Amino acid sequence: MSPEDFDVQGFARGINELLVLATLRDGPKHGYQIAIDVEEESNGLFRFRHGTLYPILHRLESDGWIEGSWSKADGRRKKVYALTPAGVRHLSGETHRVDTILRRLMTIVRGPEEAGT
Amino acid sequence: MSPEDFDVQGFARGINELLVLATLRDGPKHGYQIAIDVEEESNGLFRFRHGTLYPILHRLESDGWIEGSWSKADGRRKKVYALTPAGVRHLSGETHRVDTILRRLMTIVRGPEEAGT
DNA sequence: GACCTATATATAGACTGTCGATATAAAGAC
DNA sequence: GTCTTTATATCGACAGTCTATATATAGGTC
Repeated sequence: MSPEDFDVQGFARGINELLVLATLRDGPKHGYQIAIDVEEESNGLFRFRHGTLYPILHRLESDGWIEGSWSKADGRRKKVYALTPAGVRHLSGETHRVDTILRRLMTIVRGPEEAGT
Repeated sequence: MSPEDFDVQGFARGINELLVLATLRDGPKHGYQIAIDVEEESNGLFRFRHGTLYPILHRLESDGWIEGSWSKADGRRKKVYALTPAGVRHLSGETHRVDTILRRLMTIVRGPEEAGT
């Protein structure tokens, strides 16, 4: 998807997916950990409800961007997700695409008067 | 709504509403004109389908942020919308709120490697 | 004057994804 | 032994966009 094919719906979905993929940059994690990390890295601004998180993880996995494997460390079952090579490329592309959108959004959101800020 | 009460759904809706309110900063406009201006100001990135635009205008009007009045200039009926005083204040508050969100989003989206960009 | 395109507003139905609640299960505290 | 925390998962309700369709008038064209 190029930046020209913007739609808000897809953008909102993209944000959530991007948050997940971005936290996986520093290594494989299981879902619960991802939720905690996203919340911490954003100072509590972005957070996932589990009813939102798991569908996203499954979607990303079926898209081939991440790959999950069950582990049973500590006796507690965890599904640990890692970025696939395709996922790394996808993340890089999405990063630039969303970055472009955020920039343009900022210039419009900030009025002419507040340009200095 | 403070930046702490973030949810993607509301954020997506907020973007569309903000785009409309922001274009009304330079004066009253009718719906069709708003759609054209948003598209031009964003270099074609953001655009409204009319099935999306009109519900937004009605929502903003019932919220009291904008006020529409029918005019019949050129013989063609147009509903011209203008920011209300409350709408101006709301726009200012939303601008700062969204600005904060966009900033934090950017820092997460851009990886540590791409920090320089 | 009939027809087509652009302007302009409006609504209905399909679709999609988040949100809130609920279910399950095991580890650790006390 | 019971309660909280960790951990994954699913379902129904809800909201909002998207596509398509409807209506109406102005202006151009032949």
